[in-house]
Amino acid sequence: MPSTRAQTKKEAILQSASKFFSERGYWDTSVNDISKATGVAEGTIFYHFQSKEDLFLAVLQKFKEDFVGKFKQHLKEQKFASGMDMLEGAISFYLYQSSVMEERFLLLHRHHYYQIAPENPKCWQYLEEIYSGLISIFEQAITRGMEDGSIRQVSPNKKALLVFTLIDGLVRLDTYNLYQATSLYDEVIESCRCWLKP
Amino acid sequence: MPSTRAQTKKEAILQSASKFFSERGYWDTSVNDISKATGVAEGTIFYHFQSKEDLFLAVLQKFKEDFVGKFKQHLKEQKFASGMDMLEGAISFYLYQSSVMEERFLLLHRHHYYQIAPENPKCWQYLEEIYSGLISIFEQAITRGMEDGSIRQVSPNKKALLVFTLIDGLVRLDTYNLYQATSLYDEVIESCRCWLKP
DNA sequence: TTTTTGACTGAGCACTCACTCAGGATTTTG
DNA sequence: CAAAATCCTGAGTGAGTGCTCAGTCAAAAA
Repeated sequence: MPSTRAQTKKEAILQSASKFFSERGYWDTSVNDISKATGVAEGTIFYHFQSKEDLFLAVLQKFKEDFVGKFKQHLKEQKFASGMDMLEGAISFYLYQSSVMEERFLLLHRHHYYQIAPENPKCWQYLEEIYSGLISIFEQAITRGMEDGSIRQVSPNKKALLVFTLIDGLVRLDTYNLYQATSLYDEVIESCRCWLKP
Repeated sequence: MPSTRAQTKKEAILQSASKFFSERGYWDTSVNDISKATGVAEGTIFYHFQSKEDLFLAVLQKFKEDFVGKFKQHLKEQKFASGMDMLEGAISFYLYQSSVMEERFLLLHRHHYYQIAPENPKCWQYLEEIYSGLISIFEQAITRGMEDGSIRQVSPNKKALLVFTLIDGLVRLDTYNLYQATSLYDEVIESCRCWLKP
C-alpha cells in the first residue's frame, strides 16, 4: 500500500510538470527542471513515471479528466431554457475557462502531442476523447435546440464542429497574443445565432 | 559579391531546412540532419546563418514572402464579380493551398514560433505580417462587398477575423488528422454567406 | 527484534546537440 | 602572376540531456 507521502510527491510532480509543459513546452523543459521545482530527486520522477514522455501523457490525461469532466458537470448543473441557451452557455464557459486557466489551454495547443499521437495510441486516445468530448457537448446543445425549436434544422455534427473550430481558433489567436480575439465574444454569439436561428 | 555557387548552397539549405522544420518541427530536427540532407558541411550552415534559430526564422520569412505574395497576386489576377465572390475565392484559395502544400502550412502552425515570438521582435514581426496580411485580404473582400451590395453592413475587420479563424481552425484540425475538416468546404462557404448576406 | 518491502535519492553514464575554428578550396582583385 | 577575399569543411568541444542503479531510510510484516 502506497504511503500518503508517495501520493503527495507523485501529485506534486504532475502539478509541476503540467505547469512547465504548458508554459515552456516539452523540449524546453528538462526533467531536471521539474525535479528542482518540485523539490524531488530526479530519480523519483522516473520511479513514478516510466519516461519523460510518459509523464507528459499523464499530464494530458489529468487535463482531460479535469477539464472535460468539469465542463460536462457545469452544464448538467445549470438549467437552460432552451438548446440555444445551452449552446451559448457552453461557448461562454469555454471562453471563460480559457481566460481563467490560460496555461492549461496552452497545454492542449502544444504541438508535441500531435507529433506523438500518430505513433502513440494512448496519446491519440486522450486527444480524441478531449476533442470529441467537447464537440459532443456543442452537438447535444444543438440537437436539443432543434427539438425545442430554438435552433433550425441543421446537421448537428457539422455545425458543432464549426462552432468549436471558431471558438478554439479564437482562443488560439488570443494565447499567441496576435489578437485580443476573445474580446469578440459578442460577435461570436451573434455569429452562432445567425447560423442556427430558426 | 557572392558567387552563384554560394547562393545555391544557401538556398539549398533553406529549402531543406524548410522541409525538415515543417515535417518534424524544430526540436526533432538537428543541424546535422539538415547538413546531411543538403550535402553540405555543418559549418556551412553556420557560415550562412548565425544560429539554428536564425535559420528557422529565415525559413519563416521565406514562407511569408512566398505565400502571402502568392495569395495577393492570385486575387489580383482574378476578376471577381462582387466582393462576396472575392471572399469565396479567397477562402477557396486558402483551403486549396492548405491541401496542396500541407507541409508548408504545418510550418505556420508550429508552436515554436509562438514560443520565440514574445522575446524575438523579428519573429513577432514575420508572424504579424503573415496574419495581418491574410486577414487584410478577407477584409478587403468584405469591404468591397459592402460597397457593391453583395455583403451587408458589418464590421469588416471583425468579420474578417472570424472568417480567418474559422478556416484556419479547420485546416489545423485537418493537419492533426482529428477530423477531415476541409471536407466541410461547402458548409464553410454557406456559413460565411449566412454571416454576410444582405 | 529482525526481515522485508516500497519510496526515494543523486552521482554518474552514455549520448546528442549546437556551435567553433583552423585550415583548405575557390574566386576576385591588384 | 600573387594577394586578398570569400566560401566552405568536418573533426572537435563542452554543455546539457534522459535515464540508471546501487544504496539509504522508514514503516510494515514476521
